[in-house]
Amino acid sequence: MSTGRRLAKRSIIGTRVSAPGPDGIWYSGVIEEVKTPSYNLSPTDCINLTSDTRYKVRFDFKTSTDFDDAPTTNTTPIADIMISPSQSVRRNAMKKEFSESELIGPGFCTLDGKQLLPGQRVFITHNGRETSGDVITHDREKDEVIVKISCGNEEPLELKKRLEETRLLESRRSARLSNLDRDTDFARLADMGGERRKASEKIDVPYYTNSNSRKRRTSFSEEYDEMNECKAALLLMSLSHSPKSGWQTMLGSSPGSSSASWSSGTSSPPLSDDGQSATQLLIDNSHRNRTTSLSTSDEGIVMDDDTSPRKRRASRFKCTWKTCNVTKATKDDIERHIRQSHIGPKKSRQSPEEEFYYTEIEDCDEDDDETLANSKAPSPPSPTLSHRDMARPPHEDPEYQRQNGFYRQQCVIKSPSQSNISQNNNFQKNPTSPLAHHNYNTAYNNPKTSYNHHSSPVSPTKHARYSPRPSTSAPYPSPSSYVHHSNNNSTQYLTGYNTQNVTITPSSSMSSFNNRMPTTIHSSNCSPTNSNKSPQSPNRRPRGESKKCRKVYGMDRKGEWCTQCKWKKACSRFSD
DNA sequence: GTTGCCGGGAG
DNA sequence: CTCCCGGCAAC
Ligand SMILES: [Zn+2]
Repeated sequence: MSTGRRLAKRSIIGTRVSAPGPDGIWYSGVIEEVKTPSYNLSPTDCINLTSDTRYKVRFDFKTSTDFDDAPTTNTTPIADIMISPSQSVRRNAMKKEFSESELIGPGFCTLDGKQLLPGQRVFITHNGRETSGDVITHDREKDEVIVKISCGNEEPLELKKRLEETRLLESRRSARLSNLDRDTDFARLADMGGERRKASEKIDVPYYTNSNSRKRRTSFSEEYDEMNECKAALLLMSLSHSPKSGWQTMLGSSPGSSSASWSSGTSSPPLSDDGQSATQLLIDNSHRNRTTSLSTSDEGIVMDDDTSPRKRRASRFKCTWKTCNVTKATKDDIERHIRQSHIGPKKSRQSPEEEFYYTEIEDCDEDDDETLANSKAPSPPSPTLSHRDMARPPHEDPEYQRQNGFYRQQCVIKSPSQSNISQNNNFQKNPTSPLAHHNYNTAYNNPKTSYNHHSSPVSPTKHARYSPRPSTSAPYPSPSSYVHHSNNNSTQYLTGYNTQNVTITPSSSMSSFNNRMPTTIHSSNCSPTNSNKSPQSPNRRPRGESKKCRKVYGMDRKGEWCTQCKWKKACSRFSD
């Protein structure tokens, strides 16, 4: 977009900072308002700050308690309506004003010389990765901070760091990760279970926006509004259906968390905790046999059910036990199967855990349906996947594809009958097109040029990964009609339902897909009329008619954008 | 002016 | 890889 339109002007509003809580622990938040005495105001909302300036910080996570004893005054819990504890937690976003000197963060104070209290959530770089941890002790004299981190699936580690090696704010983090973090938190909030690990107190310090290495920052934090959080919570719920998730033991769910009070000494707010690692693990496990990974999917988290009972239409139940792919027609059957084959008869409890080991799938065995891409209405059949494909079809998920080893797609057709498809479309194109390097382009360019790029699984990916191509009207060679010769008789071609993925598959590997696609390969499938539109711009995708994240959520809620949008790539959530 | 997103670059 | 952003085309 236009240069110079980013948020630089927004000044420090939106800057992530850490502010002291009543317990002496720093909590992350976002500057939401800057109050400078009027005589100091500058015309551009840009800084003209003095020591009088007060910064209203909105803490990332909300509590139900006030900052009464905090050094400064004036808290603004937003809403006190009582609902479930967990909700109340979320609703009570904390805001509080601070002066410059009280804040730590870019443009404010540094951690330097500060004393960290036990329980302080910090971020350190461990193994080249930013990791969050909790301070165990901080010896100022020795400049020694003992930080406990729990990375990955290993048990917590205690590391000795110097103060300068610790950060209160996360320096860089993908939305995905922060989502995960949040999810974890929700697990707790949702009170998913009883006790669980001895989670140390957690402080959420989500990612931080200003002043990382890259210059301009799109300011803004995500405001975790209710929606968002609900999504996360739901997501979590859905994850719970996965087998082997092991998360029950991993998700910290200290009782305190649901009460959301961080007024109690070191016990920190019920913030997202280190769930990151835990969650990650959980994901790994849960998807192991599903060729899918959540790691790229922040998009598509949509609000709906998930928690609702499995429902509607022809569906089957598929065992998700590690390598077992048994499907059964009924829930009972699958549960029985699970009980017998996996869990063992011993457990005939009233709260059947079998439920965790199967998932409902569509009868056609297509567990991902692109129809969801456009409407959140129908909920995904598979709870396990729900978080991922609700809005984003699997083919858009790089991870998914990668793990598959090939890119498959709903509309893939493998039709041996006609390996030679007339693919010569009307796409005339511009050789100099920047996209020329994209295979399909080339292919189109020269229909007769048999495009032979077998077995290089890589090539289609790059672009594919990032841009869900509009299925309709192909602006430029749409992959929809892309033909791929996997070197011999078996030609594979796919029609992109709404994307691009090129497949390179040995014919054999193709999973069962219903051939609902006729041999005609025309992108038009879901599109209105003719796929042949004047290629408005040979090399650039036409503007999709649908609003993208940016428009939908606005800059203020950038955190809710899909990853692609955040990266200024083709939106994956609202693909056209 | 705003959006969408490609291409390219940093880490 | 992941993340960010310049810059340009489409609105
Ligand atoms: Zn998007």
